[in-house]
Formats: sequence, structure tokens, C-alpha cells
Amino acid sequence: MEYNFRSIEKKWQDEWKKSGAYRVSNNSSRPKYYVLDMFPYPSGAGLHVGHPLGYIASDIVSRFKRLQGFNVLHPMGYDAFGLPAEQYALEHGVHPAKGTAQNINNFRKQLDNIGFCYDWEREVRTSDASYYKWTQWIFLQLFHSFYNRQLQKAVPIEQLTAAFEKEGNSNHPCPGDPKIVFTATDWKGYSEKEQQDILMHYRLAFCGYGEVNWCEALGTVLANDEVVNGVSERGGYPVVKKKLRQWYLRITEYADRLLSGLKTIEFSEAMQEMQSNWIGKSSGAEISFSLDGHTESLVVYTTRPDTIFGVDFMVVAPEHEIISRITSPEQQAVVDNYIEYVKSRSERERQAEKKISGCFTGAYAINPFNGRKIPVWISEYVLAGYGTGAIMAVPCGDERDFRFAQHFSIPITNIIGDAFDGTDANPTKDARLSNSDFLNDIPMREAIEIVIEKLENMGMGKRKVNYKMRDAAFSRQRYWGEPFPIVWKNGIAYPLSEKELPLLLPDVESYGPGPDGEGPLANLNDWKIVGDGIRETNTMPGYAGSSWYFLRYMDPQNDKEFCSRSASDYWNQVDLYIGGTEHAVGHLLYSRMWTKALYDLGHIGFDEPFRKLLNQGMIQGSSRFVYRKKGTQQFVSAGLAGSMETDKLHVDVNIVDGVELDIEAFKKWRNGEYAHAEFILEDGKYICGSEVEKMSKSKFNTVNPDSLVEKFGADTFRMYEMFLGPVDQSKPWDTKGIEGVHRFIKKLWRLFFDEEKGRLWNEENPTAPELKVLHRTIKKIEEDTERYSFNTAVSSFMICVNELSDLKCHKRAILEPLLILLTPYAPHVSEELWHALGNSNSVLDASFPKFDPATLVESEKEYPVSINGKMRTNITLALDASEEDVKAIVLANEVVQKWVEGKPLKKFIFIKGKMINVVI
RNA sequence: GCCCUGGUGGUGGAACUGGUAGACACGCAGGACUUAAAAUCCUGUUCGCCGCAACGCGAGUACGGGUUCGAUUCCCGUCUGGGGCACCA
Repeated sequence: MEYNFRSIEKKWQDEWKKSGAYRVSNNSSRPKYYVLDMFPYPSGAGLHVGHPLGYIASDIVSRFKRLQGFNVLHPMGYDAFGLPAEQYALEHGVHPAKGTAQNINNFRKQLDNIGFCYDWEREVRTSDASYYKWTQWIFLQLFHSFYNRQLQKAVPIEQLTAAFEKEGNSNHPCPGDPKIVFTATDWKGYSEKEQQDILMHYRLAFCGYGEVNWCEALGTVLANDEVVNGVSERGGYPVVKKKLRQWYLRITEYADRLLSGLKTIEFSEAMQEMQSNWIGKSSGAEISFSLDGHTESLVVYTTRPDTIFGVDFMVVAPEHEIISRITSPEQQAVVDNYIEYVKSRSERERQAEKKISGCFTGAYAINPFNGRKIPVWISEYVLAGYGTGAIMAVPCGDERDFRFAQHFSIPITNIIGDAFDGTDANPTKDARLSNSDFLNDIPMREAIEIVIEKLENMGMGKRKVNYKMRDAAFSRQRYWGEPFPIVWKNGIAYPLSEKELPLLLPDVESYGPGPDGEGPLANLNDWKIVGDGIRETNTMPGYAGSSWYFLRYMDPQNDKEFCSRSASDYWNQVDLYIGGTEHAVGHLLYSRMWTKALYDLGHIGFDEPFRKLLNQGMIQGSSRFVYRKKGTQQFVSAGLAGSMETDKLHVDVNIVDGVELDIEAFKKWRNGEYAHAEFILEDGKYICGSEVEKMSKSKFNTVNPDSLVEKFGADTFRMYEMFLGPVDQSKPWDTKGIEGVHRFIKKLWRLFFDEEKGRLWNEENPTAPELKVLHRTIKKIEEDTERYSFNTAVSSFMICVNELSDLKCHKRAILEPLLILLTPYAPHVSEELWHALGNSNSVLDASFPKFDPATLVESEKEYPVSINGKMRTNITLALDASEEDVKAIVLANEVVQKWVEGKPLKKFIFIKGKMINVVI
């Protein structure tokens, strides 16, 4: 019998579908385990071999946990709203819903090919009204809540209005605008509009104003992605910053909990670091500097108040509103000019810029301690969104301030004595201060506190904890997203009631922008106008639906609640979450925040969504190039291309074998575009150039999993993806090696069947060496799967099958447990052979074999013996030998004596069971 | 620019807690079986040197230092690939 993977895989996929093998129940006496893949966006390009890497890993873990007796939830669905579908609609007039549905069907077919164990009855799509109804519902929960800092949790906004009526906002300082202060009497005297405006500054989901990339020519707001070097990707029109009304989520109120929560979950060190850097908690002081000749003062945030006597200038962000009030008439033109320049600059460009730019406002701040006049400058390296949008610059202690001072010839005050050499800033906290009045000779670290206290006593400043993280922009001027359940009347946002949900996304005639930078929905007057109100025409961003989808999987068909409490109590946190690091600070922070808010409001019983996170690496493409002689149709082989002028063109990797071009296929490629090409060969071959790049259609370096499954089968494909290397590392794809894995499965098959003789297995009792092979493999597979080292697990399977082949072992007692071990990795062939052995139940529900340490006990070991740390020989010794015995045997050894050359022994190192080192 | 991460044979990688560097594969070379091919099997394969060979010697985990009896592993510096940086998802 031959290994016919096509019929085997089809047979079992059909069978598993028929038997509902992957259906998961919310009622089970078994312990639960929840394995989740990051929500895919169903792109039109379809799957390439990079996508399934994480899916295969999670599939292996799911099946492994099932064999270990867990009730495993392993769902899949689609993050179906998003920009690409809308872009496609804009260009082709196809409704995004239609395009998205097609992409999903395609995606699903590709996934099914690989044999995943998803419970498809739990599939969700964020663009279905039955789903986004609950996204809107959660938005309303956030809208109706504020963050009570005393309780450190979200609570209903009614509790806030109750407090306002009793005591004003004295106990609840306003997070949106700290200048808002009022008494109970004030509150009661306010109009409804005034009250609502204040509440808006407290709500967890709130409306405010923020800057967007505005493209006047296209009449629309652009994503960062769509802006290249300050102009629109489409058309190349100028893009500037513009303030627009936007919805936000007040994630900053959760900054501290998002930070401390990291300690309770298993995210990699790197991931935790990225998140805490993003949150960017720092402590320091806000200091008010009065301005010479003005009544208002300039407030800066600094983490280093100890350097106050080293402040040689101030820098405010170009967006800072104070600029218009303090700029001197002489400087006005220069300032206007500079601000205009900055408007065209993206935040990233501003931070990455090495060139120093800025201008003087003409105004001077006053140092509160010595009255010194300090010039106030503007520069793009200070961002409006961080701190107060203004800094005090200390050039002797800060590199950027130093370079700025040098560039504009601003004199530098040295307050750290010898620690400053005049050529580089020194950011130390350990120097003793000088030139610093009452702080002289005090270590900087101690001075921080002294200055803060003094400022507070003087009323010139206060202690302040600051976060780099900003509130999350939560609206888009787009069509293909969730509509906001909000109606505006007289400038007040009125939420829809729960009964009115879902607010359906209406059809539009064109996907182009509405007036005044509004989204396409603004064009629909019939839809927009409700009585005397106007609907919110923004839609929610891509991350709205993906911030809570892991909850919906638990109870996907529920039309009464977003997820029943009993379901979320049973499944609880996601036990293992697998996805790429690109979501480190976006999705992974938003979904953590949503979870915390839902927890605070009593809707779920846990406040971290993902107990453990595993990051998968990116599979890169290995691109191939051909070299066309300039201005000709002659293609030159890579080795000869260097000597002449050529254009380097991407060529489809699928028509290249290794680096050798299939010339006939190339002539037919792209509808015969190169049919008349001529070739200059080396050794009769056309050799392509190669480079590792991101896998993408435009680079012709994508490899489609479908064709590999067709050629080698899903089991081979799954194992090869794992065999490629550690799941968490990036690596280039190379199809060549897949044959090795395919050979392994065929070799396994031959332990069961001979092509001519047929069945090979027998019922004999296994020998000790055979048991040793089996149990070493059980141990290795269990440990490796447990620590997600899938590549080494595949190696162990290979070693096991190689050794059993050498031992000519065809015994059921060995082979049957081996099949169970293999099931998570290669489920189809395992099930087929399992049934061949006469089992009538499914191998999916077998029990994972138990490792027996007794089979591996050794009595001796071949020790590596080093002389001065260099390995020189091996000596086999009893494992229970004493150190004296070992020493005597080793020193008497011929090889050892040769190397020792009679020199005196300095040290004898013996690590039992490991190694021996003779130091002379 | 800032944050994170990687760099080991011709290639993907292994070495899990500082203890035999290169497991397992791919590729390549040689051989067996075959009319031939496919498939399968066997042998060799880090580099350099000496040698018919066994074997022996030296170097070697991006580069330069350091700690240690011993470093791919720990520390410092440099170079370099990848990901992210708030409207791609």
C-alpha cells in the first residue's frame, strides 16, 4: 500500500466534518483551554505561506491539549471592516460587503486545505450587524462611564452627576481639562449643554478635537499609510495637519493598570517592555515660568527639575497655542514661516529628523529662582501631545538640547562641573550640582525632590506623573466601519438606547468623502437627519471590533447579550494567544483596556484578556531577480550582470528552481510579456539574483500554500512550516526543504506498510531499545510542544522514525503511541494509520501517552574530557563513580597524559553526568 | 531619531540552566538497485593544514574587547538584517 495523501486527507476531513469532531461545548466536566489566533483581516491577496505559521502552531497546541484531556476552544473569524475593502470599493464600485465576503470565502477554502481544527460554528465577522450591534453596545457602555480615580475603576456616569450635585467636582478633577473646576451650585446652574460638555470631558468614550492628515485635493483624511513623504500616495497631492472633531477612548485613565497588569500575564519581556515604553510613565514636575511682559505663564513638564539652573532656553511645540500671544512683532514673519513648514511634517519625520530647525519667538521666560531671562524658542522636536507641549532646555544635560544650543549659538550654562566636557551633553543624575544657587554641591538625584518641594511651596509648580501614551483616536471619516449610535442635537451627543441597536450601516451610492472632511455617510441626508437631530457620520476604526472578539467566540449566537456571563465565566481568559509582534502596542493595548472596562462595569469576571501571548515570527520572501540589459530584451545571468548596465527586475519565484530560471516558463509569464526575450547564460543556465524581503504580491515572492498542499499534502505542509525554525523568529521561506519532511512521513508509513507485502505491523513485545526510543520521543515531544519548540519536535519525530527503521521495529506497542504523539502535527496520516491498526474511535480523542522514566535509565556515560577547556577525548565511566575514582581513571588515560606532558595538575573539574576538565 | 528583536556550515536550523558547536533536514558529491527514470537505500560533507589513509593539528558561532577552569550562551563597545512608532490590519 502506498501513502496516498490526497485521498487520505480528503477522507478524514470529510469524516471529521460529518462527525462534528471539532464542535466545542460550553458544558464540560473537563478543564477548559482557550487557544486563539490573532484575528485575520481577509485580504484580497489571499493566504501566502507566512499566514498559516501561527495557525499551525495554535492548531498543534489545541490538538495536544485535547489529547491531554482538556475541553479546547479554538475558534476563527474575520476582522472584516477595514480600509483595503473600502479602497477597492472606491476604485471599482463594488460594495465592500461583497468584496469582503468573497475574500472570506477564498480565505476559508485555503484554511480548510490545511486541516485546522477550528469550530466553525463559532465563526464571527465584525461587519455582520449581529456582531457590530454589540460593538456599538460596548461603545455605549464606555460612553456612559467615567474613570473614578478614587476607586481606580470605571463606573456609570450617573455616579458622577450625583457627586456633582452634592459637591461639584472637587473630588473628581477633570481628566479632559484640569482647568474645569466648579461647585455644586455652579453645576446646578449650568444649562444642559454646559453640563453635557463637562461630562464629555469625563466619559471613557468621548468627543474632542484632534489632528489628522488632511488632503485638500482629495477632500479627505488619509491614513499614515496613504501618506508618503508629505504627499498623498494616490495622486501625490500635498497633505497637511488639520484639526477635526474626533471620538476618543480615554485609555490614559487606564495607563497605570495597563502597566501593572503586565505583571499578571505571560507576555515576553520584549512585549512588556514595548508596552511599558508606549505607556511611558514618568514622574517629574510641572513648572510655571512667568513670561517677561505677559500676564500668562509658560508651563513646562520636566523629569529633571534638579537642572533648573541649567535652563538656557525654552522650547514650545509649533502647535502650542501660546505662540500666537507671545510672539514679538519682529519675529512674527519668521514664526509664521516656521509653523507653515512644520504643518507639512509628519510626527515621525519630526522625531527622526537629524537636521536641527527652530525659531525664536522673541519672548522671554523668567527663572522662578534667580529671575534670569530665558529665550523662548519653537522647534519641531517638541511634540504638542506630550506633557504640556513645552520643555525647559538644559543643554549641558540633554543631547538634543545641546545640539539645538550649538546650532543656534545659545550660550550653555554648566551646572555639573567636570561631568560636562563642553563637547557632549551628559544626562547623569549622579553629579553634584554647581552654578545652582541653593542646590550647589547637592547630588542631582537628591535635588529633584528639593526643587519640587520648593516649587510647590512657592506655588510655581507641582509634582506630576506623566504618560507618553495619548487617548486613542476612535473615529474615522470612512464608510466601511461601525456607525456610532449617536445623534447630535444642538451640539449635544445623545446616545441611542440599547433597544435601537444595531444602528445599521446604510448603503451609499459613492464611497467618496462627504463635505468638510466628513466621511461618506455625511452624503446621506435621509439617513443622517433624524427629527431635529443629526446622526454622527464618523465610523469606528478597525480596532473596535477586534478589541473584544475573543469574548464573542465564547457565545457567538447570543442575541440577548454580547456574551453570557456563564460562558465568559467558563472560558475565562484566553490561555494562549498567538500572533505577530506588529500588534504589540495597538490591538494588544486596546483589547486589554476594553477588557478592564467591561470588568469594571461587571460584565465579565477577569480584567486581562490574554493569559499568555506567543509571538510568531514573520516569514519573509526570498525574492528572485533577472537582469535586463538597458534598453534591450536581453536578459543576463546574475554572474555576468555586474559587468554591464542592467535593470534589476523581480521575477516570480514560482518559475525559478533554486536560483535557476525556468526560461520556458519565463517566456509565458505575464501573458507572454517576455516571449521574445533573449538570454545570455552561464554554463548553459540562467542564474537569478536573490534577496530576502517582505513577502508580498508586488515582489512576486509569495508562495501559495494551496499548491504545496496539492503537491505534498497538508500533513507535510504543516510539519514543514514548523520544521523551518523557531516559531517566534523571522525567517525566509524556501520551498526546497519540504521534501525532507515528506520523506519522513513516507518513511513512517513504511513502518506500517510495505508496497508489495502490505501490512507490516505485529503484536510482538517491544525490546528495551525500542521502548527507549519511544519513551525518549514521548518525553521530547511533550516537553517541546509544551514550550512551543515545534521545530525540534519535528526533528525528534524524524530521529524516532529513523531509529525505529534501523531497529526494523514494526510493533504495535511502539507504533500506536507514536501515532498519538504525531496527531497534533500530522492529524490526517495519524488518523489513517490509527484506523489501519484496527481502532474504531478517532485518534483525536486518544490519550496522550505517559512517559516512563524507567525505560531511559543508564548506568554509564561517555564523558567528554577537556584539557584546559579544549575537548580532547571521551572516556566512558559509570554514572555512580566517585570523583576520586574518576580522577584516577582520567589522569591515567593515555590521551590525557599525552596532553598533560607531566605538568602539575592545577585543578580537576568534574561535573557529574556532564563533563570533565583537567586544568594544568 | 526612538523602542523591540535577530546575526552559528553552501542553506533552514540544533545545542533548553555557562559544560562534546553544527543534531535534524535541504543542497551537493560518490555509490547501490533499475534497460532507463522515479522512488528507495548506503557513504561523505564547517574551514584550513599534513597525509595514501586511519588519524593528527590549527582556526571557528557578525566584528573588537572582557569575566570564567570552560562562553554560541554572561558583560562592554562596534557593524548589520527585521518589526513597530499612535488612521494598514
